[in-house]
Amino acid sequence: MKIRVFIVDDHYMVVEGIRSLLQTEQDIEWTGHAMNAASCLAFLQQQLPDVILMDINLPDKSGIDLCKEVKENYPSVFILGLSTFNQQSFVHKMMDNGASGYVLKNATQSELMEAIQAVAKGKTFLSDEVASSLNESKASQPVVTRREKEVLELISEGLTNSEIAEKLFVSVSTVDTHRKNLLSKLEAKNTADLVRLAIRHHLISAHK
Amino acid sequence: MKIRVFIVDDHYMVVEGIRSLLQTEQDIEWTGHAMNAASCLAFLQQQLPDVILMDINLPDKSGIDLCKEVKENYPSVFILGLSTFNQQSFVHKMMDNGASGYVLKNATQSELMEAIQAVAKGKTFLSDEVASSLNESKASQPVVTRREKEVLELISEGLTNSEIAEKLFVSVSTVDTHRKNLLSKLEAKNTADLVRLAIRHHLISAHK
DNA sequence: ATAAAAATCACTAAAAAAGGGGAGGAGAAG
DNA sequence: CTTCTCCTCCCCTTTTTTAGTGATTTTTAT
Repeated sequence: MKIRVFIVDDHYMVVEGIRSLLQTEQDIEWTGHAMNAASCLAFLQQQLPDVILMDINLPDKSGIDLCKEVKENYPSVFILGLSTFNQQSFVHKMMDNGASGYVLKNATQSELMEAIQAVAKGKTFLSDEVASSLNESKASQPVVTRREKEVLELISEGLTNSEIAEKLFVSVSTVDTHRKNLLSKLEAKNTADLVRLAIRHHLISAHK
Repeated sequence: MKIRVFIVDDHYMVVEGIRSLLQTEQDIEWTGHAMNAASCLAFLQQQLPDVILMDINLPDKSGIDLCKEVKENYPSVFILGLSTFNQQSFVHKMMDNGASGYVLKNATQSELMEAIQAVAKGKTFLSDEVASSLNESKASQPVVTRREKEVLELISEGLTNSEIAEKLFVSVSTVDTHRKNLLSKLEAKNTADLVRLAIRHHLISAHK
């Protein structure tokens, strides 16, 4: 019984590379690929693969959202996250949304095969590199609350405490407290440092 | 006369993908690949390809540095930059260091072939997407001076004006002036906004 | 139900940033 | 030689942030 594999990735070269890697494998059946989330969903209405290799970065929606959507509609399909970088937050979100594993794009053929086979059996698979950095990061990962994150975002957009207070319908003192807690939680020296660290930890994004 | 192509990329899947894309091309000769800068340089001591496809992100050194090094020692080799993202600063630096072109990893087979053939003839090739965003960005790209950038970096690390002044052996007033100019040049509302915009424009990096 | 975590608000004082102005010297480019 | 940019420095005032300490009310989880 072959494992039917489908790929969602907008990088032509990666799709080709995986196809070529899997071509030689006896127990893999290539069912096709999609370059975006929409055509992936369209494909799934026609037929269901056993495993989907899913890139995190897609043009129309994030792999994280797509993962959730696919799992909700087709819980029997196993999803293997695929990405160039090893970002804890992404790995976490993918796994939270039902992915069974996460592989980096610099994986070897054997690592990829191992991952696909594990996932197809319902097991969990993380690249060694991913797994180890996931452990490391647990301690250093700053935990901010919902509200703190909201405030953090507004701070990074250049709003002052009073402007934030107005926007969130709370008093300036409250915003000030959140700000203090953020500074302390991220061990930031001041606002500038806070913004940089927040971006580094992917709590906020520098881009839009 | 076939074009001899060599690839430097640490992503196995991408290497495989390109190999498979080029396999069918008659006038391309695949001379091999390297997964890092060191083995690329080692290879070049043995034989010289016509074109090197070079990833920007390599484990041991950046493609930008490698590009410079290769061009200094083997000026006859043409280099085609390769990257997942379309970042003006990277494109610029690659071209400054002697690259003949820049292609995104979501390029199609025909686009890649077009690029290789153009570059092998000594022409310049940029992906449409890259070229257009390069033009767009010229206007919006904030121009900061050497000194301003130094100050910007220290600000983002959480130093106050007086600490920066001490570090740079200038008066606080000077640092303050630079700061004001930065705020005005980046159209930032305040320091938080400044740091975010600076990271967005790749004037500084959030990571280390 | 109850304990823990999160969100809310307040007061004080010192430090830093922001906003406005002006001004001189060095070096490059015309 | 003049113009222009960059780097340098200073004044003033107002706004904002930072730091410290303390407290009440919701929410959330067990």
